[in-house]
Amino acid sequence: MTYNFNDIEKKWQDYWAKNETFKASNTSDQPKYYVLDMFPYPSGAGLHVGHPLGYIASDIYARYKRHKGFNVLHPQGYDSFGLPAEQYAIQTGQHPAVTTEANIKTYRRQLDQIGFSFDWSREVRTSNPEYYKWTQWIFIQLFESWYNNDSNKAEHIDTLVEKFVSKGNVTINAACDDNIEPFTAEEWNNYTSEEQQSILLKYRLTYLAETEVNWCPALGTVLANDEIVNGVSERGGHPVVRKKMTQWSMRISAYAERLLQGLDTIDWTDALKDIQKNWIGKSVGASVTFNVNGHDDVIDVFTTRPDTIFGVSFMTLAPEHELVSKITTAEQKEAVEAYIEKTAKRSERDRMADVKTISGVFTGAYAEHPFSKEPIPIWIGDYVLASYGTGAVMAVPCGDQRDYDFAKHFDIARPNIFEGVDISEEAYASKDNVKIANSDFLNGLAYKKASKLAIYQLEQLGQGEGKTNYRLRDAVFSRQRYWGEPFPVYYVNDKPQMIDAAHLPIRLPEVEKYLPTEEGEPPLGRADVWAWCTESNSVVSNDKINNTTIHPLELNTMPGWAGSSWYFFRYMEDTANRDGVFASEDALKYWENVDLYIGGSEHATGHLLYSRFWVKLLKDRGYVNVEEPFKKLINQGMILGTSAFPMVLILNVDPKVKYSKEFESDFLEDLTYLANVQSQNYFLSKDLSKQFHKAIKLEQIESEFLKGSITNWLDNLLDFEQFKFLSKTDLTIKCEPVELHIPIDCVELDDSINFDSLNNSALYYLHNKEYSFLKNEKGKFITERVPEKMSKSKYNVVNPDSIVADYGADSLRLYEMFLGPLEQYKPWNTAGITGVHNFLKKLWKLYHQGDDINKDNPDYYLHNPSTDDVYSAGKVVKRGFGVNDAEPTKDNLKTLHKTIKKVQEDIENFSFNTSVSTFMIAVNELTQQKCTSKAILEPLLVLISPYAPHIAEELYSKLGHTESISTAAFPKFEASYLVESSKKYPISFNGKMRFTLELPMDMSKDDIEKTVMAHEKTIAQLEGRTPKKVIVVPGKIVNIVG
RNA sequence: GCUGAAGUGGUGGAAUUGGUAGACACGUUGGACUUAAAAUCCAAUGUCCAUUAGGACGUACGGGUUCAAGUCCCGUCUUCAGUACCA
Repeated sequence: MTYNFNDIEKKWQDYWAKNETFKASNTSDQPKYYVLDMFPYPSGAGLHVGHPLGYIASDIYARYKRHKGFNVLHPQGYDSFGLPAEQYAIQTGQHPAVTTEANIKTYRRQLDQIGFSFDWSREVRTSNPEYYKWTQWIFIQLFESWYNNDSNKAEHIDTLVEKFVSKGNVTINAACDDNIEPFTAEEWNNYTSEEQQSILLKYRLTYLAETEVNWCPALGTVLANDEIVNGVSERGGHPVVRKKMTQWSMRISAYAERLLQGLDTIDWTDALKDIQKNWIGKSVGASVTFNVNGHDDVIDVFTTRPDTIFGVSFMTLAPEHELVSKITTAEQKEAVEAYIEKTAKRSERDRMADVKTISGVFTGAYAEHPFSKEPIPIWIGDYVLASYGTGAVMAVPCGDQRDYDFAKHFDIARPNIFEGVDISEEAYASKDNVKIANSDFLNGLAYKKASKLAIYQLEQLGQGEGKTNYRLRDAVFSRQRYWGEPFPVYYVNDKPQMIDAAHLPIRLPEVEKYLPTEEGEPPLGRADVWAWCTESNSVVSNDKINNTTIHPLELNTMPGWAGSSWYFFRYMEDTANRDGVFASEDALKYWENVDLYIGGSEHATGHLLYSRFWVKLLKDRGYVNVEEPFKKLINQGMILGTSAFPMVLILNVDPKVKYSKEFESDFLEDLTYLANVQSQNYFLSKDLSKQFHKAIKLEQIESEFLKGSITNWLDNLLDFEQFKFLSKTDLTIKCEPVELHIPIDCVELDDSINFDSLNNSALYYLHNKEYSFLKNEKGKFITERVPEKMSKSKYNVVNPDSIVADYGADSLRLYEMFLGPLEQYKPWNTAGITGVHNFLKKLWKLYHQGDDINKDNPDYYLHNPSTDDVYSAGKVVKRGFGVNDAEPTKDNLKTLHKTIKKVQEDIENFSFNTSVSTFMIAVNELTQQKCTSKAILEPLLVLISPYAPHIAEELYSKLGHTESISTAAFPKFEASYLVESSKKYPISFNGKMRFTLELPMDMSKDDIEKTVMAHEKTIAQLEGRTPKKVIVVPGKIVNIVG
């Protein structure tokens, strides 16, 4: 009976859908387990084989947990707001909602055919108003919160107002803007409502402020720091410039310490934790205040090395520092202004790319050293960043390489304050193994004590204190785009007002075009019905705006990460009960947080940080019970495509010829270049090119066939005017792959080109030129396969649809796991899938040994014998489903139980690739053993079912079960079946294994040694030498030294 | 530059605490079956030397610890990822 995977898979996918097999319940006696994938953005291109990798892994885990008796929540949904749909809308005029809906349909079809055990009844879409209603609601909670550093949590803004009313703001320890003026309770109570609102905005966890943002002109929007890669936009690679704009920001910096501390409580990889740690960038040190000579102004700096305070020989301010214009002397004014202008022109990218150039200007002003009272020259330099710390540094050349280089370049003093350290060549930046010298009261102390004492003395002077700084910046939250969540915000006299939660959602308005307006306003500026009426509490037409009851609405939308920062809570609630809550208290209490989260590491500083931030806020405000969203996180690696390249001839003029003829060297280079350009048209099948990986001459070619073809090519080539005086024998020939992407659809499994499909391909570059493909003796042209990122532009995208059609979903699932460790990057090569596909056929066969054996065993479970034809060994034989009640043999049991052990360990270690090998070994062994015993073959199916659920269901039902296999108990491992009575000992000589010897397990150490030493092979090995030492490790190894 | 991960056959990759390196597959070669192809089955397959028996070498490179190192330690190189003057 043949393995009809297409029929079987369709059958069970329908069964699961119809019976809601994977619907999770919010009430259960079983322990809960929540397995989540990072939900996809439904792009127009659909899925390629790389996308399901993480979904397959999480699905295996979810299915395994069900077998283990857990109530599993394994949902899926769509991150359906985003830039590509909007860019497409701009180009085609189609509403993003329409294209998004179409894309989701494709995604759903593709996901369904892979057989995931998702509970689709709980699906979420971030662009659905019923969903983004709650994103807007959370935004309001952020607006109505402030961060109390004393209680170390966010509180409702009312508690802050209460404090202001009774005590003013001087005793408040809050995360807030830097430019806060102190006021008393009395002053607060006398402020106008508008003044109060302005002040509160500086404390809210989301606030409107003029900030320097990353503006991307090409996309017409601002970008967050994590959306910029190497100075260009992550999407599209467009340049980014700095620009001041009024924007909503998220005060994530308030949570810096908790975000850092929380990492210790979660099970993520160290790599990922390190990325977040670096991004948060905590540094502990001190803030020091320097008086400026001749001015009332002071300069605050942050330093991590207060112990080196006596090593300061100058100060550097960022060119943008506010004091620069104030303190610059008349003589230096011109130079300073010129420098500021020059640095302002340099883009952020230039500044980044060019780290080595030292530049700066003296301001002419001096600061006063807090202890020695010596004058310290104040410089400006663009190595100091305005956005970090206070935008000013105290420069200590002996302890910091940048300060050292700067001082050396401008010939500033470099005093040495380290005992016995040579700083003539470079700074000594280490904090360890050094004592402070030439530093008054700090002399002889090491870093820790000196720092502490320096801070204490600074505090006595009122010129400093201990301080901790974080690199983490507040996150810009406004986007000048259409396809995102609208803010629930309207403006009264330019002051933002929240719309009452009762009136949410505020739906995205219709616009004619998705581009910014002519005035440079965001696309929502084009909406005609986009004003808020405070009487009817509804969105009304713009022309009704009267600024008394009807006000303009916010024109920005929220960024992509808004909707994804809380979606994992939405899944917890049944769709039917989602109306009045983002998730009910009971649901949140039952499911808590995600037990296992699988997704790509590219979200390390975006989604994964912002979600943690929002969860902490929701917890502080009492809406959820957990501090962290994702208990355990695994990053799946990327599956790379394998591009197919032809081998191309590389021609060079033989060096000997170069010198024998009198060429000018330039001319010769041109000639070589030209020869290569011309030869790019000549392709060689890979198997023919082997001789040419080193440069050889024409006459050295071994095959006559090749020599003839290449001679022909060279004749054509040398026909050009420029080559007239060169002969074929002056050239050397080499072969290399050339980056000419042969579309992967036109490449067969043996890497040969299918010229029929290639000629029908729409690729212009393959038709434009006169290419010559030299095929091998079999008439095939073999390409070189090179791993590269899968992308449309590289023509190397493999679609799972075709894989499922040709080999089935179970094969796809197994193969994706078989490729290698989950976390690793690995190339996809469709040819390899035959290995796992054959395995499934063998598995099928193992359960269909019916007819042959049926003759002597009457107890067979035969199903549909009429269709059980199989063609085997040249004959058509009847093969029925053949599993019986035969007593399992010792070998059967051993195979089964070592498989149980290994597979269980593998799944728990997320080592799915090794499980697949284990299954192969088990099936090979059981086939060898001709096992037909139900006691073995039934538990085996449960082991395999998380990986290949369709075939497992089918065979399980054939065993007579009417229920799905999905909740069958995972087989229990019995160690007793694996106990061996003897061991095949490897016998080593000086650590090298020479032969093996089977000995009883219970043989004593002495007896083993005696037996081994008496063995003829040992005697032969020793050739009469007496061994110095014999190492016997019972149950492991014997090693004879000497 | 700094931080992190990784380097094993022609390819993807195994080797759990130091104990038989290359499991399991792909590919390749040869064979069986077939009119033929496909499918299936069998055998060989790290490199080198040797007719065989067998031997030498082998986990990026150079050292070290150990009876024994892919695994532990020191140094070097390469690749990938993150970060980029963070005071």
